[in-house]
Amino acid sequence: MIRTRFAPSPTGSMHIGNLRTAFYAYALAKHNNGEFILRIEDTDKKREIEGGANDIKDLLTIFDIKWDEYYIQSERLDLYKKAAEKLVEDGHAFYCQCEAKNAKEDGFSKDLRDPCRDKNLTSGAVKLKVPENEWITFKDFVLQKKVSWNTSTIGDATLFKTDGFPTYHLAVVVDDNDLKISHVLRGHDWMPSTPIHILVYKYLGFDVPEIGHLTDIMDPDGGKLSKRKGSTSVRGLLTEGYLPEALLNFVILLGWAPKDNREMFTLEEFVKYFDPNGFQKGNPVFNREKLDWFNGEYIRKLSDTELYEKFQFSNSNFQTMEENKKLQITKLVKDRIKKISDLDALAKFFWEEPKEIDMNLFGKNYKEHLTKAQEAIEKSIPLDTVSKNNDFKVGDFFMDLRIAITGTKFTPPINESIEILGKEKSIKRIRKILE
RNA sequence: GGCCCCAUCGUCUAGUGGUCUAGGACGGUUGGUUUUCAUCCAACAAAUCUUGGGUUCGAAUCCCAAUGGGGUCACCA
Repeated sequence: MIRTRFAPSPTGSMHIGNLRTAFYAYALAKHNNGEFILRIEDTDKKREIEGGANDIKDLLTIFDIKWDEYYIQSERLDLYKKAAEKLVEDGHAFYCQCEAKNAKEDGFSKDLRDPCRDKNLTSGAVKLKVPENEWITFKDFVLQKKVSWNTSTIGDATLFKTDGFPTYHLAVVVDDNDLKISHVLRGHDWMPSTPIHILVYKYLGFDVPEIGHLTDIMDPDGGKLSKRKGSTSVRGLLTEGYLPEALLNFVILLGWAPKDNREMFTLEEFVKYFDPNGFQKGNPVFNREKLDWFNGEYIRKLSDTELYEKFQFSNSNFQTMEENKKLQITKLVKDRIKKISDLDALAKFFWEEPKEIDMNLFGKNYKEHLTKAQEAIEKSIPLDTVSKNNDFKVGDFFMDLRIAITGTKFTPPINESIEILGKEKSIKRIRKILE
């Protein structure tokens, strides 16, 4: 039985990379009729944020990811404490009373061995007694190769803190064993701590599960995807107007690809298609253009009413429109937007009169065009016949009208727009230009 | 700096020793449809498969090195 887990810590809003890990872990389990477990790793009380765990559950639900079991590490403290004590008893760990060190100014520490390791203290933080010159090897199921370390290059990691909480290193190992996790899927940034975990597994007498390290998603400017370059939080992307199905489709293809290079996947299809051989080894770049394309595709897959509801939910100006006009507007913009939030830029003229129209936008015959157009609208004569009867250049005529009504050159079809806007408002806008 | 990982069009990738004068998608360019924009359709450009050595009759595919990129070195995860 394949059992995977998603083990986020509630220390901030969920990152797009974390979400991807959840999708992969979910697919790996579900493709094999296995179980997917959600475990909240709240062992750092200083960094924990209010409502963090609920936010994670909420977000997963938005993406239709369902978990079979749910655990919170802070409710399992006993387990970790016993494990830490056992390690000390067996001589594989030791108590340490050194002052906690923070990250060094130069970014790295050269002291691998802790001065307390042979003092036989009976209280304090618990640290792993890393042996000298032993080789640790495991086969990474994402990389599909063996990776080795010599223990002489690994530091005495802290396993249990003086605040009564375990560190990540102890908690993951104890929990993954206790919850019978068969496959551990995590970010590449965890690679260096894998030998520590393997040592703990060994000293605790546990079997080591399959472990795989995913690629890191990169920022277009280089380096790991960062928060300051646009929004990388899932919540942020959602409110920016990206659809969950588009986000999912885009992100699963960053670091994984099927043999036939198929591009469109629903969650269900992804689960069915999933194959761990498709995991990528090189880090992918987060590419907005492609996300935008996916989002446009998924917006067009929505029914008019579904899209209407998205607008209704996210745009307060849209909400104030007359009920029957909302659906008409939705139809007009559907082919023209990439994000739900694009509605405002494209349809603003419906709820807001354009101000300070740049007169240079108009063609040289605009007065004649607008005069005739105004008459026609008043008498409800089709605008196409106006341009025909007066021998206007069709494009020029409609462009002048478009600018007068909307204030810009790029808009939804103008006939339908005028219909939605209404006679009165349309004429008023034309008059304003003519004055 | 130590340790570890990675390397095919600008980007996401297909490719697992011959079918590769390297395929698809996004983006780009051009053209068609259209009263604008967008959608839709078509075509084109774009990768000496990072470089240098091997192995082999034959290498994008295997090996080594260099270079480049990334990660990590907290009583954070």
